[in-house]
Amino acid sequence: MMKPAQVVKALAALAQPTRLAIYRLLVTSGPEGLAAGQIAEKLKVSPANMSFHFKTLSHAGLVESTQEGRFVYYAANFAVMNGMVDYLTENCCGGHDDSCKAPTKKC
Amino acid sequence: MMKPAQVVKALAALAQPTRLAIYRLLVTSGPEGLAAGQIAEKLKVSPANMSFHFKTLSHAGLVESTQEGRFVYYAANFAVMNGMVDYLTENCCGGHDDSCKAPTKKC
DNA sequence: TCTATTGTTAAACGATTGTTAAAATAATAA
DNA sequence: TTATTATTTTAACAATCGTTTAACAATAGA
Repeated sequence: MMKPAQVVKALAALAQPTRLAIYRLLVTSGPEGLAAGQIAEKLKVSPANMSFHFKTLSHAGLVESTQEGRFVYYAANFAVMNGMVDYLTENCCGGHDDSCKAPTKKC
Repeated sequence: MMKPAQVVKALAALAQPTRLAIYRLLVTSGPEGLAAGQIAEKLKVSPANMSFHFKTLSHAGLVESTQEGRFVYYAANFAVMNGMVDYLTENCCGGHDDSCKAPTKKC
């Protein structure tokens, strides 16, 4: 189970329009990810601003980067999102209510 | 599907240690919820600070309050959390990967 | 009524955040 | 090497956030 501080960090990383858009784009892009420049162009964000937000997402563990030539590819780390969801839903309703269960399958 | 701005608001509401603790307490407490004072005592937070954080959580739709005499009971609104999770996981990996599915059941 | 209890509101303050522009770094190509 | 491309870093700034203190409702009971 994730620690509260790590969950807060992940939630904070996603709690910003540009970063949420970046993350969603990476979630739909799958494990290969996208180059920083592609994302910047698609979302109309300046390179400097992109780097700023990538750092926040990376530090939260939500995305990972791999350099390929001149390009830096970013991809979503699904495990951290799942950990976040697990943390939020754990022991939902005290676990007493059958109609109130945490998610069983995730990305 | 929730709008991005509403998702950002919900994420931001949870992206703070005190508010995350409040919310987790309410998630485990189920539909009846808890009185503001009970939460404040349990989490060792001042009443004024509690009100401040309740307002943020309420405004994000994550909790709902009902007054009973002098007491104000707060309870988690699970639908909003589920909407948030749905938004984050929608079209995961482009929907192409069978080993990569969004949660099917939630609180 | 008067008093205690429960919770909210308002103002002030320091701390953190997001954006921009400019400079710097890293990797490739000519 | 020099130039070009891709991304990061730095510094500056306004804007937002979280905590504290004090004052303010609203209800309940004597």
